[in-house]
Amino acid sequence: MEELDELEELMEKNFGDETAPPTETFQKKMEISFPKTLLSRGMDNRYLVLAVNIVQNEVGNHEKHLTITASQSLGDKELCILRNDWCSVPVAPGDIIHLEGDSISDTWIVDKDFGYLILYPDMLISGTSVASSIRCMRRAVLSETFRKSDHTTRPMLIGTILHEIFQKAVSDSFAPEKLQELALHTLQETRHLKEMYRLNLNQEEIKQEVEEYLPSFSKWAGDFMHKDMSTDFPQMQLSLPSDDSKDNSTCNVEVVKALDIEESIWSPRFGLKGKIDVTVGVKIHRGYKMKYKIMPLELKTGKESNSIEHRSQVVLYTLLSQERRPDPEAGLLLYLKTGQMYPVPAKHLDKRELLKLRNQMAFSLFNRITKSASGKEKIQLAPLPQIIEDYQTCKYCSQVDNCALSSRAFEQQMDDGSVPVSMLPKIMEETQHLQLAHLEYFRLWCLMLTLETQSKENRKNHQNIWLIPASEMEKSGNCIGNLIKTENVKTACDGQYLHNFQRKNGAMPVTNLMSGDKIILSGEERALFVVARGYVKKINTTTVTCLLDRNLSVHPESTLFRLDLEEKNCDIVTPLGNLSKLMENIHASKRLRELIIDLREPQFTSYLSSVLPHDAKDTVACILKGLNKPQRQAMKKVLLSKDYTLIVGMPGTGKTTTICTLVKVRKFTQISRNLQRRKFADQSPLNL
DNA sequence: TCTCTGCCAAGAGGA
Repeated sequence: MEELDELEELMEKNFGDETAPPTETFQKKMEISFPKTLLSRGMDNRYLVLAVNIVQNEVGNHEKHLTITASQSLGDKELCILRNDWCSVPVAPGDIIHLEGDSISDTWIVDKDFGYLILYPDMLISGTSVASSIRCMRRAVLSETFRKSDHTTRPMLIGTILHEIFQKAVSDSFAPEKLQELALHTLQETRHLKEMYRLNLNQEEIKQEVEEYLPSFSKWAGDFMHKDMSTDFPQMQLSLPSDDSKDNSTCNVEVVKALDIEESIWSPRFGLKGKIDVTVGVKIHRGYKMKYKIMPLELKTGKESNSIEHRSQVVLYTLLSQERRPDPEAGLLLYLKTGQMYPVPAKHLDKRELLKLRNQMAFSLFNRITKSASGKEKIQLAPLPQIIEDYQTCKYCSQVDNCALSSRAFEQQMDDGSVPVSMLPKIMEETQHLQLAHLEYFRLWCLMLTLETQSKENRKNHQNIWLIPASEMEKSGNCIGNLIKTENVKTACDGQYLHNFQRKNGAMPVTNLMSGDKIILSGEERALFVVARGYVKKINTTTVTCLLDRNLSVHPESTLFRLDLEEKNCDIVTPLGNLSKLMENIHASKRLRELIIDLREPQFTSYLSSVLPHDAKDTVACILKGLNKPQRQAMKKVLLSKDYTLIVGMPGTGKTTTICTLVKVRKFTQISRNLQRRKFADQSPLNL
C-alpha cells in the first residue's frame, strides 16, 4: 500500500501542472516526499522547486523563472531566473536543485556567463559517463542502466596495466631499469594473469606491447618532471581563467610531484563522482611569473586523439578537484604512447555545457517511469533519449544490442516517429533473433525492476553524509562521528589498510554498526568526505577498527573523522544486466529463452549410470545416506536433469540440505571425471 | 517492524 502511495506521489510530481502555483496539497505532498532536513542553504544549498514559469523578458527572449525554497517551512521563497540555453533544463515542480553563483536580494540568475544549476545534485554521475554522453546520450543512459558484466578487451587490459605502471613510477622513479622492474612486477599480478588467461593472450606478447610504451614514460618524465634547471621545459599554450589577459598564453609546465593516485572524489556540489588517475602539483612558469596549482592528470593509452571526450573528462575532474582543494582551473591530458601532454583549461563554457549534459542524464535516470499518454492509469517506462543517426558511432557502440532491443520493445510499438527511419534496418538486424514473446518479456521485467527501484529510491542514505551532521546522524545508530586515528595504519594487503579510531572525547555512542558492515569514511570537515571506503573489522565501547581502501596516515593526527554505514540500496543492476544477457544473440541465451520465456519443458535423462561415473557410485550412495526419501528423490531428479529442476518445499523440509549434498556430489563426480580424463591423457601418445 | 534477493567500483580503449 505504502508503495502505491509513493507511486501516486511520483506520478503527481511528474505530471503536475508545470505552471500552476503550488497548492496546499502539493506543498503537503512535497513535505512528505522530501524530508525537511534535505533542504539547506550555503555551499551545499539544496532548493526545492515550487513552480516553473516561462516568461518573456523585455528584449523578447524566453526565460524560465523558478520559484524555489530552501526553508524548512517552504514559506521563504526565492526566485531563480534561467536564461539562454539554461531554459532547456528539464526542471519541474518538486525537483531538488543546487545553485552555483550568487543570489542578490533572493534572486539567482543563471545565464551563459555566470552560475550553474545542478538538477538532482545528490545523484552522483561519473565523469566518464557524462563525457560519453557527448556523442550519444542514449548510450550513456543505457550503460548506466544495463551495466553488463562487460568483458575486458585486450586494449583495455593493456590500458589498465600501463596505468598502474605509470602510477607506481610517478611516486617512485622513471629510470628505465626501474620502469622495467615495475612493469614486470605489474604483469605478474594475479588479477592481470587471470585476465590474460580469460582472453587467451600470450603473456610474452603482452609484456612486449607494454614495454614498447616505457621509453615514452621516461621521455615524459624527462620533459616535465621536476629538475634543477627550470628553463628547458616544453612550451605549452595555456591560459587560465584567472590569468591576466595581457599575459602571453605560452608557458612552461613543470610537474613537481604526485600527491595522489586513483583519488576517488564524490562531488554533491556538481552531482558528479570519479577517480582521478594522478593528482599532481604543477608549477606554471610564464616569464618571471610562477603559479602553483594542484591539477588532475588523466592518462590515456590509446590513440593520441586529444578528443572532446578526453578533454571533457579532464574538465569534469577539475570540478571534482574543487571538493578537496582550490579550483585548479585546468587539468592535464597525457597520451602514454607518445608521452605527449596537452593542457586542458577548464573554461566556463565547457563546464556549463558538460553540466547541462549531466542534468539531462540525471533527468533520464531519475524519471524512469511515466503514465502513458493514451491509457488513463497505464504505467510504463519513460522514453529513453533518442536514437542518433550516426552510423560510425553506432558501429563501435557497446550498447547497440540494448539500444536496438529497447527500441523494439518500447519505442516501435508507439510508432510516434521517434525512431529515425534510416536506423530501422540496423535495429531489425540486431533483434531479428527475438520473437514477440521475448520482447514482451523484456518489456515486462524492465518495468517491474524499474518500479522496484523507484519505490525504494528515497531510502538511499548516502546523501545524509553531506547533508546531515554526524552528531545528528548518530541518533539513527548508523553513524559515528568525532573520531580520531589511534595507532599506526597497518597495511593488510595490497590496497587494504587497517585503521583504528577512537572518540576524541568519551566512549562510543550507542550504535548498530557491527563487524562486517560496509562503511564510508569521511572527514567531519567538508573537504574530506568519502575519503575512504571499507568494512568494520572490530568494534567495542572504545575503539573501532576498519579495513579501508586508502591509507589515511597522510592526514594529520588531529583530523576528525566520521564513519557512516553504507546501506545496501535496492540493486537492480545485476537483474537488469541478466535480462539484457538473456536477450543476446548467442546460443546459451537462446536456450535460456526457450526454457524461461517459451516455457519449453525441461528434459531429463533416464539412467543415473549415464551421468554418474561407474566408480563413483559407492561414494555417491554414501553421500546420499544422510538424506530422507523425498530428498533423495529430489537429488535423483536433479542429477538426471538436462536443463533445470525446481525443488519446492515448506520451510524446514530440508531444501538447503539437499542443495548442499548436491554440491558435494557434483564436486566429487567432477573430481572423479577429471581423474578419468587424466588417466586417458596419460595413456595417449600426445600426453595432454 | 523485520526478513529476503539481486551488489565492489569508475574506467580500462575503440573511432
